[in-house]
Amino acid sequence: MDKTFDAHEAEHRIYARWEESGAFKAGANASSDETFSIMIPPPNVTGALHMGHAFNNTLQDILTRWHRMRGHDTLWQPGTDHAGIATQMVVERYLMETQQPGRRELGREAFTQKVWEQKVRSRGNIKGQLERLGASCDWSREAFTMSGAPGAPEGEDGNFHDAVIKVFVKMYEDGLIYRGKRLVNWDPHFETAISDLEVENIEVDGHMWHFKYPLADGVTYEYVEKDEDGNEVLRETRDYISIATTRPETMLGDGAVAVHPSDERYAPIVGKLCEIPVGPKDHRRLIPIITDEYPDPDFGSGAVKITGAHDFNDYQVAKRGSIPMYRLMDTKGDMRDDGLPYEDAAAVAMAVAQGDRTLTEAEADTINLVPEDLRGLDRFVARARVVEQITEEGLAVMTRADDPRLGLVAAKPDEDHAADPAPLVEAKKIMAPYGDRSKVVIEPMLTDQWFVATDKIVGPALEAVRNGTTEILPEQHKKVYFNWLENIEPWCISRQLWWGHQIPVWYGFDLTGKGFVDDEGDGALDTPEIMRLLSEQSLLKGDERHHAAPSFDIVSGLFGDVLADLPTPLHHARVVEVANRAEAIDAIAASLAKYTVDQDPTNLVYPVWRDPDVLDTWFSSGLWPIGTLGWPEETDELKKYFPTSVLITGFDIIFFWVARMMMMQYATVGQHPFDTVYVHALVRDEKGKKMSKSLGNVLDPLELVDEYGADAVRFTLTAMAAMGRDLKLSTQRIQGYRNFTTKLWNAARFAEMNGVFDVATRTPDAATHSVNKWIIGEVAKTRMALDEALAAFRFNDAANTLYAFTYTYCDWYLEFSKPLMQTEVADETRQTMAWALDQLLIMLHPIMPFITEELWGLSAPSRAKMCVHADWPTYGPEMIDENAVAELNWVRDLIEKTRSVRGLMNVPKKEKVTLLQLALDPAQDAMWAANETLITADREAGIAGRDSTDTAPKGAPTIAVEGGTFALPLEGLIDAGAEKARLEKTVGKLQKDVGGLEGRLKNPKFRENAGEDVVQETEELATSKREELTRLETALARLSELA
RNA sequence: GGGCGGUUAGCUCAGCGGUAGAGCACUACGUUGACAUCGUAGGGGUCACUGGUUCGAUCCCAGUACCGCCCA
Repeated sequence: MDKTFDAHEAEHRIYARWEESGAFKAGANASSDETFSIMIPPPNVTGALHMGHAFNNTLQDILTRWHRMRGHDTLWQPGTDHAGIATQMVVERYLMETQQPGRRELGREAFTQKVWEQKVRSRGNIKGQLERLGASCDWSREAFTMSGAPGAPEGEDGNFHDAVIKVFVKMYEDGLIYRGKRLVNWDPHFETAISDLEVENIEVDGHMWHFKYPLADGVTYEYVEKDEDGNEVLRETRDYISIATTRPETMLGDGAVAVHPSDERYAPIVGKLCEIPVGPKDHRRLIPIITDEYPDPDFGSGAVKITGAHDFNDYQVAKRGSIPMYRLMDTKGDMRDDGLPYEDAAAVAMAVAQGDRTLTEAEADTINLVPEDLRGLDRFVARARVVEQITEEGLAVMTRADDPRLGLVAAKPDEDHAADPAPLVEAKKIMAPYGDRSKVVIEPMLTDQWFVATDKIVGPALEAVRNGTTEILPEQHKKVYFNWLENIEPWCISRQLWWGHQIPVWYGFDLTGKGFVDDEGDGALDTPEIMRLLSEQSLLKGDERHHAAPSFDIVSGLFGDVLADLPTPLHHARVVEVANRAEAIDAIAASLAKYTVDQDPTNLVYPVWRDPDVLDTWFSSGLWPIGTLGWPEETDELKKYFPTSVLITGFDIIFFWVARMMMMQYATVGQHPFDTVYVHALVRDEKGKKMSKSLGNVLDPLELVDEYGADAVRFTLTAMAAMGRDLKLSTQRIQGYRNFTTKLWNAARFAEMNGVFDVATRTPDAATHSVNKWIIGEVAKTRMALDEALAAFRFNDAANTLYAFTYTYCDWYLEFSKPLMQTEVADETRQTMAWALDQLLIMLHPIMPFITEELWGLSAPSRAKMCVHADWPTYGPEMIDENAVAELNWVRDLIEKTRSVRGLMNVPKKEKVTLLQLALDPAQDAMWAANETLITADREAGIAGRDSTDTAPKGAPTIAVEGGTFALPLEGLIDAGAEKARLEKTVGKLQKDVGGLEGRLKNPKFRENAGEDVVQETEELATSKREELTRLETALARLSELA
């Protein structure tokens, strides 16, 4: 064997052997009915593994390997996520970088093909990276959240798509999915709706502008402000109401000004109209002043402008007060440039404000209230223009130039122009919503979207965690889970993207609707009626019908509900699929026109078009547990491995993913998806900062694996995986555990040098010597502690248990074995060592699979199974020989104390000493006798033997052990003062200990209240400490005589 | 503003009712001896603060201070 383990060389070779032998396949090495299944949280297919993945997958691998070695029927299901928005972004960037035609130029189908190509190219990345880590996934079952989708290339078959579509249709039919026009978070960069979870609220430097909204018709009122005690502090006659806003450009879409009902300042003008101070002077819009509970009288002026189409709070107010919502922007976040001229649009809005007419939501949406000079502008440019225009007109609220609220631009009080008037533009921190992918400001936007009625499916997901069906660890995350689910909002699941599962819904015109009159009442259309149908705009503009189905073939039948009631010949119409609404209009027009000529009803068509949107990625990944197991088919794997055992994931996706999987699995198959959710902490850099590309503090797990080996990286992460707290990763720590692998390697090398690799029987049965009996017991203790730790997901305890045992094995067992190799117990020692090493390798394997597999192969001529399938031990207390334990503990204590004295007294190492035995009880005397070989072989203690004596030489250092006292005959070599100091220190500590213990024992209440075992333990401890104290005090007294 | 968590050795962190621990760092000694990617020994702590519960509190409870994170 070499002196060190060459991880770089070995890892690939070993992984290949595991793979070739099918070691990771579902059910491999199974010898019991017990199953264990774990679903990988699917990484983004175009992504790269970061430290969080390394951590997460290490923990999953540990559990998987552990269960597999225990003979359970084990599945670790791997796969990747299509990650809609993220992947579309990656591919678009790639097309740009490689100077290929862009997304829009390519068109949907060609672009989607490009994404598939990218998927196929990058799929190997994730797999390769997980392999480097040693992840023992069943790669033969690798899944993808979009497998089997239309357009998927060869080799990308599978039925995940079927599962997703089936669930959508079922949930739609059950009323759990609905379509509606709602205010949603709109990402102007990607031009899609996103869910509220994909919005990051970031505090930025912003401004609060204060503007005057003049009252209509020259109305004035007494504006009175009072202090807390009700004393008047301000009274003036005003012809306006003051409004504060951080988003002046949205003023164009205001539908009202709201004040709190209790706000006395504005009571005189509630119900009156005021003017929006922007837009062409001739066509200023008037809006009503209303009351609502929403405005906070103590914030700003207390009056709030209501822009229902561009603010979530305003939306609620507008809904409550039936205030029209006017959308101002297009999908790119630019000011609208469509529809009627401003003058006409404003006239309609005026009529609404004055109560002369009402608008449906859809009608309001068609009205573009952006003045011509602002149409098509970027929203932030428009903001600046609006501010400029209002200020020029003198409708900005003014203050002094040195008003500190102006922030950095405020004049200093001693400057000349400090008293000059200035528009009141407060500089202040505001929370702005940003897209988590696009990093642009999100715009609340009124659009038609699909939603999951989460309130209807959240119940079982909450109940499962409440009643323990699914356990969340660490416990604190339960509260987070409850808190979110108890206040859950509808989930917007439609995305205006191309990469994803296209929503299985088709639309058609609602021909049964208003506007059609059958003149003759004969149930048949004559030519004039058909012509009227064609020209009847309201028919084609009006409501649409839609149906959800897994395919067009099925959906076409569903449109029978529209057609059946139609007069002849329309009910003969054939349902055909067209690309979109515009094509549908053309198709139906052409079809009817043709009919008027040939009167052939068989040529009539009823065109339907499919929803172009795709589903939120999390909708499909929410089905990961059942989808990967072949649902909706009743597969064997589904029966065997579902519900899954454990989900290991980061806290950042509890809402995105965990909560939704809970809801979706219950909504779909009525079962909990996993028994336990283990939420691991965040991996930070060594300074505690979150690793991020922009900070440049990202540790690449693969680089670490290259440098230190996968086992060291894995062991580090495991040792730091204490529940509930973030871990700060430093390379120093990894290096420490790399050194640990070297230690293990050399322990095996020692065994090799001593012929241990060649023993025929590797069992604990041959042990007769106490050293061998002792290590067997230590192995058993380790196995018990390890299993307990792993069963409780206490990964750090598992790692530390193994670490400590490995050092015990090396420092004590291997050292003690050295002299024994020359004695008559050499054979049993080799056998025991071989067994113990095997056990150590087996127990370390889940955490450090590579080096243990390598040593497993090297350390025996031929093995029945690889380490990956080695039999996990089950032995326990029966392997512990208490006498051997007591004996070895005594020997170790003697050796340690001797080493300590020598070290402290700076006794030269070559100086072997014969211990002077002042007193020793028979039990301990026997222990010495039985282990004299070991005691005298310890190089650090340097004990030559023992001589009984009545009195120690003056100034000789004293060693007190259980049952006796020894002295080191070193009076000439050591400094009596130093020895005195050493003894005093130890005595002081013992006195403190004994004092505490005796105080406790003397307290009658302690004896009354404490458990019997505690009392007994305390008594024993007090006795042994007292004895040691007495011995050392005696020694100290003797030393004092000397002085 | 609401919620969650943290404060233990120089650093990073375990422990969580009854001897305060690990790794790294530090100091001294040691290299033909399985391992210098090493060994041996050592120094280093009013377990944030203030109260309470208890025979007993680093641990449980309440409050204070500071630090993080999540949600508005």
